[in-house]
Amino acid sequence: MFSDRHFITKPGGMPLGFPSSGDRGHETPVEAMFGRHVRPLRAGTTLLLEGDRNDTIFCVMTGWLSLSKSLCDGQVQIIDFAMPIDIIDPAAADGTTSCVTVEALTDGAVAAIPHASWVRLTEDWPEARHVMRSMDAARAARRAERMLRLGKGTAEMRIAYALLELCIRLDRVPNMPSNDFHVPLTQQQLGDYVGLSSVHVCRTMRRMARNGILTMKNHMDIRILEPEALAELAGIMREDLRRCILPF
Amino acid sequence: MFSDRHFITKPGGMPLGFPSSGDRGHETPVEAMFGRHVRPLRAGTTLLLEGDRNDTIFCVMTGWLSLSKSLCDGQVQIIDFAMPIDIIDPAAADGTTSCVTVEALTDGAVAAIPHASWVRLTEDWPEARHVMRSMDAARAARRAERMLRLGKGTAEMRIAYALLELCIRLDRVPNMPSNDFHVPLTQQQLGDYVGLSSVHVCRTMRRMARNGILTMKNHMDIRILEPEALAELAGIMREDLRRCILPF
DNA sequence: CGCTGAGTTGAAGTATTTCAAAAGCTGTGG
DNA sequence: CCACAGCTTTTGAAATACTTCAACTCAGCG
Repeated sequence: MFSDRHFITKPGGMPLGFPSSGDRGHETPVEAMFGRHVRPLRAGTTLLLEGDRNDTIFCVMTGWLSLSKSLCDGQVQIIDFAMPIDIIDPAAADGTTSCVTVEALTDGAVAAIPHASWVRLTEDWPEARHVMRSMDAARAARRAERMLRLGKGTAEMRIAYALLELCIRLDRVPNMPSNDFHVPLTQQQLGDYVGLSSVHVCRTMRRMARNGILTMKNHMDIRILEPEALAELAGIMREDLRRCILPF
Repeated sequence: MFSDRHFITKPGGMPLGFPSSGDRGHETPVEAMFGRHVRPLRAGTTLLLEGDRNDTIFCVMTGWLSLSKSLCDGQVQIIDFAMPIDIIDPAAADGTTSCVTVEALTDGAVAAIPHASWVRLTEDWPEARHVMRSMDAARAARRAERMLRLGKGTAEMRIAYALLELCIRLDRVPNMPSNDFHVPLTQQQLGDYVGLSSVHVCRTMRRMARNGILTMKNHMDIRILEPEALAELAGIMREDLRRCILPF
């Protein structure tokens, strides 16, 4: 039961940036690799726990994943979301254990590829390394922006930034930015992403809505009414952010 | 005027993990590359500002650098410290601008290598890519641990963690952990690292000292008296952390 | 000696959390 | 169709962790 809104390629299609056969019947080696390892995923499934042994990387085909860590008292921090196109390497420095918990937030599909196979594949294909660098840089930039606001920003800034970031990541069509989007998250999860309690997330978003900056419908269908005002709150210009956190 | 305590290789030596000529007079290609681009650095120098055009990566030979971002109101968040061995790629997703400000915290030396040269060099040398993956994983794990505490941890936990992290990164001799170390930081900078005001950093560290967990001498010479208690406050076991954030 | 910058301490202010209760929505079974 | 359970959201009130402001100390340095 895949939800359409989370598709960025059709099922089985190639993520942007990787060479594709263009659906003409024969597969590229990368398509073959992904195809061999792809598996469906139900919302709520845990793929991996922090500290688990793991030697695979994940490529998200459809749906959203969360990468999180938690404290012994049960508090959770979501480190990042992964959506279609994203390739996740959960490995810690030792290369054999995962430093994050990986969970499916929605139904979807993901390819779990043994790291060794992935390395072998990219050996023969320098372009892939170029694509990976771009993805790595985007991920790092995104996390750094959020870390800045986690450390020094107000609740309003953190939430405004998070919404802007997600809005940008969800933009399908370049040069045709949309201000309407859906995030498959509860306020609790959004709070875990920006380091706030769900109560304060609620209050803050409600205030933004009251001020005419955005509207919210049935659990997180968001429409940004005043992109400029939101960017102002987030402390960044939309186009700058887009350039920094979007690969390709 | 290099301060001895910041050397991890002797000047001009190769960082751990990279093949070295062993000082027998002829250079490996990597040594040659680093040597060609190395330059000395004085404490306080800014190498790069957030948003600057940049197509180089940096390899820290000696000294400490900080990677930071700041809000328009002037508040600073230090994203990470870089020390000898570390290779920094400050690029944002567009590949041509830097997403962080890079500053020298101490005197030292760095090699600034054009990204294209670095890619060419590693094309011929798959091992380097392996080393880089290990470094990337260590960096990501470190930042994720800190992000967790930035979002969900108390001041005490953030500082305990930061001290433990720095202590581990400064350990020279594997299997011979030391609890004595120096961090070339003001309390203000430590606060910028963990998202706290300098005043609160002071109070919190003083409390730890009062409780017999550590001692501090002349601006940040730290001795951990109770490693177990500090790890408890930080919410992590020292050996686990070491394995996750130390490459090689 | 008087300056400067960092660290220290107290008191007041503020942002955010926690606790608690109620309201809204969704699916399930009678 | 209703009743009910379970979950998320919403709102208020009290508690708390951290910041800000301001004054003072201390060490290094011309």
